Amino acid sequence: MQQLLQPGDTAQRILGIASRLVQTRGFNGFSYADIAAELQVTKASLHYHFPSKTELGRRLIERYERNFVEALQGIDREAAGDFDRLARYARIYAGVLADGQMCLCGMLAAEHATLPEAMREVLQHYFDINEHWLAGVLRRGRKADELRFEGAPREVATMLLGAFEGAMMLARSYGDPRRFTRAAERLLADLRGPAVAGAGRARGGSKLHLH
Amino acid sequence: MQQLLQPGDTAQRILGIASRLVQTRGFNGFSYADIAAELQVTKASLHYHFPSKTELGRRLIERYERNFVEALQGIDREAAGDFDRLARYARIYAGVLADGQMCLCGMLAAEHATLPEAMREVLQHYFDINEHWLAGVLRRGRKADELRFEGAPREVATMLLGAFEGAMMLARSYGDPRRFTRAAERLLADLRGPAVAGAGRARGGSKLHLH
DNA sequence: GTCTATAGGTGGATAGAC
DNA sequence: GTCTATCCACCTATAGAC
Repeated sequence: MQQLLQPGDTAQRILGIASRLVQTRGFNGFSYADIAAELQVTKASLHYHFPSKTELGRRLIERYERNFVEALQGIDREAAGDFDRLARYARIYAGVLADGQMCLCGMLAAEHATLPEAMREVLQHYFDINEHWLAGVLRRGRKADELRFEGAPREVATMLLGAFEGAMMLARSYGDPRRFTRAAERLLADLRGPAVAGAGRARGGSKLHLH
Repeated sequence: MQQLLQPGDTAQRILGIASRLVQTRGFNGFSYADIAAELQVTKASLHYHFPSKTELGRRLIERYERNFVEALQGIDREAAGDFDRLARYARIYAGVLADGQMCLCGMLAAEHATLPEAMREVLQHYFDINEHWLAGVLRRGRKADELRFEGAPREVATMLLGAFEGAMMLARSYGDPRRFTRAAERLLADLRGPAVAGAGRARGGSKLHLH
């Protein structure tokens, strides 16, 4: 079936290709030439849509955050409870990793020292949103006896976010996605509260079905 | 006092400068020109000591691993117990972060897709050694009731390694080392066994003194 | 061991025709 | 919107003098 090009469609394709490139090779690991080759246009054409690489990078983060927020809203709607929310959150990462990719923002965090200031600001915002969402889930989940942990939800959220990003990075480095799955299962198992633990044992296991 | 140059001294200086550059900017984020400027020699001189950037990268990892193994042996000698071993392990990371740097190998793991094969091999080895050491501490610590956790020591080691690396990356991205400290304290607190927990309460706190 | 000089390639970015 | 052509800065690496 013939693909009809919408206005702005090329810009979206560029973002899609660039996002995958950053998520695999990093912001300093790809060039306009890479995108041009895959899209079969010239480098000059890309500069029409994204005047500078900095601007492209900024738009990449914003797009990634928008998609992520949508995913989180989907989880909030569909999840069975707060423990399930964490499991679904982990499954997002597992899905990205299954495509051989890193979290866009985890990748950029590693390159933070070399990023233009315009990108650093929006990058921060992505992590803030993640932590805030996680902290909310943790706080509500503990109140409902679904989650069990000591200390402030915000601190556990910080720990979880870093642990997920780090587990993802090492799993990809090893070329073994199960390294992420196992780490995520460990982390979540430690958070399982009495309510969920009972249901888990009733179902006969503690697996989080992240696979 | 006049500094006497030993043979091989220049090579060591190059490695020192290059290591810091990789740990802050990444392997794709620095060049021979950066090292040359800081050492006040020409780029050509650097190629005498390290013919290719790949070779320099390989040597960087080997050096970093050697230093790290020494540090681990120091911990094994001096630590009061297995919980203290984990705390000291975390403190190594905290020290690196205090200098505004990332773990060399954590940085390289992010850039894994763009690394030459010769570097990937030695990089893997660094993580294997870390996991093996952590797993040993965990196994012995659990037996001694100093550490408490479910599942295989190896899996918890995988989780811990990823969590430390990830926490480090995000803390540096935020420019806030305490983000690492808090995450590490959370992780270790969850591993505290009855023996250590008792001593901890007796001393009146659960802080790991990572600061 | 360090230098000058340079090769050969790629980086992001722009001008101007179509 | 896309092209050709081009700029200039930077990259890794080498040759050969000192």
